[in-house]
Amino acid sequence: MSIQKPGLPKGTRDFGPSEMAKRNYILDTIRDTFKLFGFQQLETPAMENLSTLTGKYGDEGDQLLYKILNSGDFLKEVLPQDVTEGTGIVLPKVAEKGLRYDLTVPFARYVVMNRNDLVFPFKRFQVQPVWRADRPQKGRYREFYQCDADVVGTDSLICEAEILIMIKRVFGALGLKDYTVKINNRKILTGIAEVIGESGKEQDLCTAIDKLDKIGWDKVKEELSQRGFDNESISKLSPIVNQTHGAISETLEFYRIFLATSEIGLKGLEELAEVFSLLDALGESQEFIIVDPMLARGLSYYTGAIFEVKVNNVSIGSVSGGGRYDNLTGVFGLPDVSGVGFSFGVDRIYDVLEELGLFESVTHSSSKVMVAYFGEEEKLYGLKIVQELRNQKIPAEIYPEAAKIKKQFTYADKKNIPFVIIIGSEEMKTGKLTLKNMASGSQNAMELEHILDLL
RNA sequence: GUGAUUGUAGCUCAGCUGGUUAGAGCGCUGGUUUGUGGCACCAGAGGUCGCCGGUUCGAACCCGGUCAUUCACCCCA
Repeated sequence: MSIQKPGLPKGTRDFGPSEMAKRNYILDTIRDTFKLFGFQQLETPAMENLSTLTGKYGDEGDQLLYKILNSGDFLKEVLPQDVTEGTGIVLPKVAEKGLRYDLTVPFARYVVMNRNDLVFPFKRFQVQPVWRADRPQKGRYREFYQCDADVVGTDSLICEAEILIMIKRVFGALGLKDYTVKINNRKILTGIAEVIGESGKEQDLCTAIDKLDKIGWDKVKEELSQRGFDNESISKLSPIVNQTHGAISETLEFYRIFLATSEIGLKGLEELAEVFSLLDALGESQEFIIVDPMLARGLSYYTGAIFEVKVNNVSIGSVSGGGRYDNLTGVFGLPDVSGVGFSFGVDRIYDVLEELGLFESVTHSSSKVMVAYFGEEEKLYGLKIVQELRNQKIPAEIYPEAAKIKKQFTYADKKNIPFVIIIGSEEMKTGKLTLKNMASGSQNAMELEHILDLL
């Protein structure tokens, strides 16, 4: 058999020791924040029944689902004519499981299955990988982690306010100083569509308007009419286009007038205003937060608040997002469960911190001290020392072979181990070990007890 | 799914209009230093130039195909 070059599937990555140190730094920050706000951890399987997953993410989403081929003779159900009928017929016969696409749908499934045992409102967080058969590019992977926090069983706007606070805490703790949390309300979108006379087309409206910064108003107008908008409706939008992102109170005031004829739109505005007054009551500023009534976000199940976070002046897309849904569990037979949640994209946050050089403080030293020695006799002596260090909760290792001392030092240096204990015949005779500080290069002979104190 | 981009040493890349034994930096191994890492100096190992075919006296370079990569669009974290 010929030797083959190993490789990874497109869009997947290994995380070596230094990447893991940085990832854990991010993940710990997020997990600690979730716990601080009273969320409890949940994990669900990597694979779900395909029936749980399909139909929840739209047609495109279904395309992006990874399907798992049935075990054994997966073709046994397939008839010759099925193949000519197309994948739609064959797929259910060869695959009954798929990899999770996000954490929200598995969570909804869990809530429905455990509805009698859960304490509502239920606050859960979940940090796990998800998989999408997307075409990878910058900041987009086929396997990536989401860190979700959701509250289900209440429509209190305190949840929305607390989400904003958690975002600010996490980003602050990670050293990010230039980012924008966009917030909107789905009802406002509905209201805008209503006011311009294009009810129900808010999705199209937003995907077009979203490109305003990139392609300009004229091109957006073209796209809107391609998507079937009346010229009259489009012209009614121009006040919004000219509306600049000013103070939040000004934006709200502008839309109170614009949406005056839309009951649902005004309701959305009212909710948004309530979130900000709660924020104020919680003693939080509005820094980093802007109201963007054109923020849409893809998933069609949002019904209330919508969030999205972008770090400014970096080449990565949104790093966090979420919103409120009134009927997440409805498809699984449990109606009227309101919830609100959001997700941090760890992989993108990682890319952002890397791009901004904010990982400097994260080191990945493993052991605090390494035992080096000259010969077999010293090795036995060193084994006792390394165990004693570990008993004192000091992360320690011993070089596994009686190699040249130079080689042992190089190893310690490369692994960023800050201290080395050297054991030779002299040390064994006197009982005083040589402790070397690798950063300064200085070394001293001292008793083990003294070393334990020092480390 | 659409449109581009790039494939040369472990990594990042150079290689003039096709012309002998394909180079550099970093990394790696060894030595200067048989009880001392980083720094310096010296030496060395390491390449079917992505793969297949074509043009040519001659191809890393030109042409065709193929695979892989990265980026953008769509959509998304």
